[in-house]
Amino acid sequence: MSNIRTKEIADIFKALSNENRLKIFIRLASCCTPGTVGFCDADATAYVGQLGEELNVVKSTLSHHIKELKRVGLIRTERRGQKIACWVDPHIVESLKRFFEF
Amino acid sequence: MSNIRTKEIADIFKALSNENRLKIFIRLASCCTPGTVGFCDADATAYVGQLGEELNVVKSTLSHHIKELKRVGLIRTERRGQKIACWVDPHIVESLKRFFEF
DNA sequence: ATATATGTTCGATTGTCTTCGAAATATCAA
DNA sequence: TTGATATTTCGAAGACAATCGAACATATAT
Repeated sequence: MSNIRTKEIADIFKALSNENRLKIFIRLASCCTPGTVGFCDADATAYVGQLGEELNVVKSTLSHHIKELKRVGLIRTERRGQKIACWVDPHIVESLKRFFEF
Repeated sequence: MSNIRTKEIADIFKALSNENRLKIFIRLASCCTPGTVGFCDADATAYVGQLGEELNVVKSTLSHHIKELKRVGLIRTERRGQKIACWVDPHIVESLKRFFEF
């Protein structure tokens, strides 16, 4: 495990260390599974607003968490009209899986 | 992914979100690989003192971090004479690997 | 007993994170 | 252009975490 990257990896875990952010991640992750039905679009994304609905946080807090997940590369976002679509980046999830393989 | 456990999982990630703790974990993890040679005992453990050597933290800080890794179940410890042996719990690592499989 | 080595606990300090509400921005629709 | 909807930015408050040094604990050796 390279030394240079420990900060980066720690940052990813930090993003997942907040319960609300973890829940957001888990929900988005379940969208990514082909065949999963839920509150997601056909193309496996969810909108920011939807994510906040069951989380009991105000929109500004939610926005802050989304930003953090995005900063470390766990999710990606894209504007679609008024809304912002979110999805998990599968590459980083792959890396994390490999991180625990030793 | 069960709702009840999100706090528990978030806590594990929190333990890995500190760069010093992450380094401790990585070093212990590398001990666990059969065949790995390093600063570890034959039985794949390291002693607390050894772990602090390259970390640039005082022993009280190190002790605090070890305690935290232990609290969430990532590592296990055992006294051996004057020293305390540490090793990664392979079960929890398995769970984490599975967490990223979806 | 006393000294040495290895770790832990405690209390204080400093810094970071979480959350909120208010105001700002962006898009769409009439 | 005005209004509605969706989201972000900002600033402040309180909660939480990282680190340190000093004091304590435990084990071994003399």
